[in-house]
Amino acid sequence: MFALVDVNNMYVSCERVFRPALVGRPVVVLSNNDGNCIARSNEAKDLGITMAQPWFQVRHLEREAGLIALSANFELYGDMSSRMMSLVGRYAPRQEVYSIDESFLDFDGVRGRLADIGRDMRATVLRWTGLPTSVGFGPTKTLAKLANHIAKMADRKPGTYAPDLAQVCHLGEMTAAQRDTLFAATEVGSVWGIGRRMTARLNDGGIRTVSDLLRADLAMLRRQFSVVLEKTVLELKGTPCLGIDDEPPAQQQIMCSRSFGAPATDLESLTDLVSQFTARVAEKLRHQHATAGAVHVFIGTSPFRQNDRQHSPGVTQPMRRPTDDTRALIGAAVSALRGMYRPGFNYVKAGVMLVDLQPKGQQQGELDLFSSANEAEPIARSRDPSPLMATVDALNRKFGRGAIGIGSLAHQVGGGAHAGKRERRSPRYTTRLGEIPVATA
DNA sequence: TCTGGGGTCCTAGGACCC
DNA sequence: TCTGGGGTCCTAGGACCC
Repeated sequence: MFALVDVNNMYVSCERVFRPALVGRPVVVLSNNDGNCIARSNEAKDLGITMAQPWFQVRHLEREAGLIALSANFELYGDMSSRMMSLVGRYAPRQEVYSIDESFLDFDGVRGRLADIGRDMRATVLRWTGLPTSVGFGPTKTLAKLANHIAKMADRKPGTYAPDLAQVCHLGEMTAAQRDTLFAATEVGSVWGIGRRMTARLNDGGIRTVSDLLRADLAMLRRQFSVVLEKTVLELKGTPCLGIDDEPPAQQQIMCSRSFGAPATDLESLTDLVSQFTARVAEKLRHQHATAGAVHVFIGTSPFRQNDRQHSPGVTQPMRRPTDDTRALIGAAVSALRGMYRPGFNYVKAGVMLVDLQPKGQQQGELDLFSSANEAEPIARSRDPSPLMATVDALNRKFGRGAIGIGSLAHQVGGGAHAGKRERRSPRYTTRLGEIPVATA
């Protein structure tokens, strides 16, 4: 039996732990640049604010409804996440951390009533971290996800579902008839793996609820949609197609991208930004002991500025050999940028993606034929982390990102005209000594 | 005026091979 | 006029997730 545990409105709940005055109020957390709402309290959802809705569209609710908006504070959320994950992981022999706020647990071999265990787990996480969670149990991961969704909705909107399903819902211990009653009341779009597009197409075909989907012809679904949907339906019927990934495979790409506070038109600004982003992905790359075989760089104008001419190119620049060296990666990224940049466009975003990743130390013997002996020599030792890069990473860890960087971009990190707004960020309560909360009598 | 930042997987089509 | 068949690998694009 699987469980899915997640934190209700994760980012908002993290903020509320340290600012209890936010409890009961409509609160949203904003994306980089204070652009979109990426987390909403239940009260904010009740105001009609949707996921990823642009901030400027709901800003008027500050005055009209007492809405509170905060800039994202990922350092805080990441730290709260690891606390919550390690607590939850004690309850089952296997755990897959699926996202910053969700974890699958495999309860195979665990004795006792799972619903009771789930309630205990929930209470423990709440007591030890202050974070409210929901727990769903089911014989497949997709059913555990759906149970979790039902647990949340039963808590938030009593009426559709029975109150005893709130917070902890166990689909595995229901009869088929009980399950079908629930499924008839659940929209097909609530199912994990069925997004907006597929929901619209399914609705067109008369499939609106989970029960509709379960009654549909499997071969037809596969033919008209995909093997992915077929798997999803099998999982909903109780046939496991997905297992627990407790050792997720190494990442295949590492990305850093941003929208800018103000459009950039000149090559110099873009070069600065792309250099910064490359420094950041290179650091992530070294952190996971990997090398990159190529750098993909993209820039783009804003599709929302309809009077602007649009230009959103991307270029993949192969490295001569796989590397984790910031200097080499910046060189390649900047050369890719120069190749695709065109003057006269209002660029509003840029990004750098490292691809063709390999574990470090795997590429010996692949020295390219054309490199000179002088060049090849330092590469032969490249299994050891480059002392320079290791020092750069250590200093940045100790003194904060941007403490030290490569050449001209050092002054630029964290500042500059295109750094973006983060006007409403809360203190990093749990990870910066200078920002730790103080209790007063 | 103002619209996020990460990722994964699948599929279709083309290049290339024998 | 008529132009194989089966396989692999790569890439771009689309769908999905949080």
